[in-house]
Amino acid sequence: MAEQAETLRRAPLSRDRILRAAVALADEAGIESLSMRNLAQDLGVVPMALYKHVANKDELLDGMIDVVVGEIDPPVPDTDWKHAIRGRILSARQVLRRHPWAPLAIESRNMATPAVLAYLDSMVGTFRAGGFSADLAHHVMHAMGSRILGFSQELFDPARRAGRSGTTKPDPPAALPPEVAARFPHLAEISMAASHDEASVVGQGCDDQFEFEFALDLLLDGIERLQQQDWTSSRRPR
Amino acid sequence: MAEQAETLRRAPLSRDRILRAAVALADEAGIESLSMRNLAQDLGVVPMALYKHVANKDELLDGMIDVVVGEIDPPVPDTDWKHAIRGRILSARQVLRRHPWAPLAIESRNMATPAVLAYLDSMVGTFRAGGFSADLAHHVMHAMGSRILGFSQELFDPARRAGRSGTTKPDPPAALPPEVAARFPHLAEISMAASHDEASVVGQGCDDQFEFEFALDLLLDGIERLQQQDWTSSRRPR
DNA sequence: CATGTTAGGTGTACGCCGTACACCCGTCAA
DNA sequence: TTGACGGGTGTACGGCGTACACCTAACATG
Repeated sequence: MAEQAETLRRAPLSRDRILRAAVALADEAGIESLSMRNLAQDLGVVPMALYKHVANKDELLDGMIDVVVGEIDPPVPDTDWKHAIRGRILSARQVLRRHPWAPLAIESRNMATPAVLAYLDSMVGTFRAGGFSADLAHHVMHAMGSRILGFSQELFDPARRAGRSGTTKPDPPAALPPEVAARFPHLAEISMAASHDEASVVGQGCDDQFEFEFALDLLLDGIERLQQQDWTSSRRPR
Repeated sequence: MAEQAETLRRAPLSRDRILRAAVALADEAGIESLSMRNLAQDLGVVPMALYKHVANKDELLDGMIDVVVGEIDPPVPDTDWKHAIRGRILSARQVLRRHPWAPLAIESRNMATPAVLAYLDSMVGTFRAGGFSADLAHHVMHAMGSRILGFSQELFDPARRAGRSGTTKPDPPAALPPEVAARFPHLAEISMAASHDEASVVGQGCDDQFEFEFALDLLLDGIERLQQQDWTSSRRPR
């Protein structure tokens, strides 16, 4: 009886259910808390049960990456390449904000998953449709690098901090501690030089979204310039 | 006697010797083979002996990062900011080619080590000396992101492959396998569109150094343009 | 010289991890 | 009725980081 109720209460395991639970666990507790044992416990199941649906932990991570990449908006049709690329990358960035463990996970796998390949392929397609030569598109993809998936590429991302994120406040200003500021005067100086004017949020050290778009537009503007002058790798700029 | 010889044969442990051995181990066997136990064995010592010199594995990794960052050339004096920055980043890239595990290690730590902070501080100083406002320097540092440490930011870097590198050949062309090419036609197309002309090395799918410098110069040229027009964050470009 | 302190290497043990392997049971086709 | 099989279980192994007690050689101090 009790056993029956228990059995009925929990939905049967499936690869999809496992992947969603794994993503939720990594979102809430951090990627370092994602163990096969913890995940199994969340699913009310014994650890080895997972192995009937995923080959091993690496494949689990691959599946999680595909789930995340699958959340990125499809390209908006009927726009010029620049807005199409820009919009999609900003969408990718929003997705990564929900899954801050994803960049490290993606970078630590040594082969791209199918969903990532599909995303990259689609981005190349947008460039090609926008009139880019295959040659230029190739180099441009390299130049964008992981930024094309919305990675902010901050050397030290406070958002990536291990611990639980959830409802925690977004960390006050997080200015660098005074003893650090004293030893590295240039860093101290620029850390103060955030968006001081039109600062809607007072004291916020740094507007991540602005920095991201700044970097993205710097790249896109440079790329647009190359494309307009029919750049090819045989005529190297310097 | 034999014991004495043994004791004499091996130099006494020290934090520095441990860090150098750890870097060498990671270089040769990959970061995933770097365990306290393996490292201790390489040093002819019992694992717990290491803990008299480093607090724990995280601190060991921090120390290794500082060793690597310390190998980057100092800035060349008496040059314009653009050449100074460019040269230093290319030097950083050479260093990372010797220590392919370093980017992932650096990105997975959640606070910068002193050596990294010193490097970043020095780079900001170069921008400031070159006439950049603190405001522009701030945004530019964000825009360069991890590229400033020589990270290539390839989504999937074949060089980062776990296994032993050493004297292994540099992996033939490493073109994407046919079944992948069929499913992702745009990727297939641009993978062929490498530097086809003036290709000194036949069949080399992709010149990593060229791609890196292409991306770097795209950024630096954009940055130079902003600086020349006295860009500030109050006058946003779009 | 005797002695107490201490720096640094050792040995054992604990709890976590991924996962191999044998098992077992409910469902369903033949 | 039976046999196969998909899928959950239990046990166990080897590897990991590291806490903690120990031992010992070097050395400063009386």
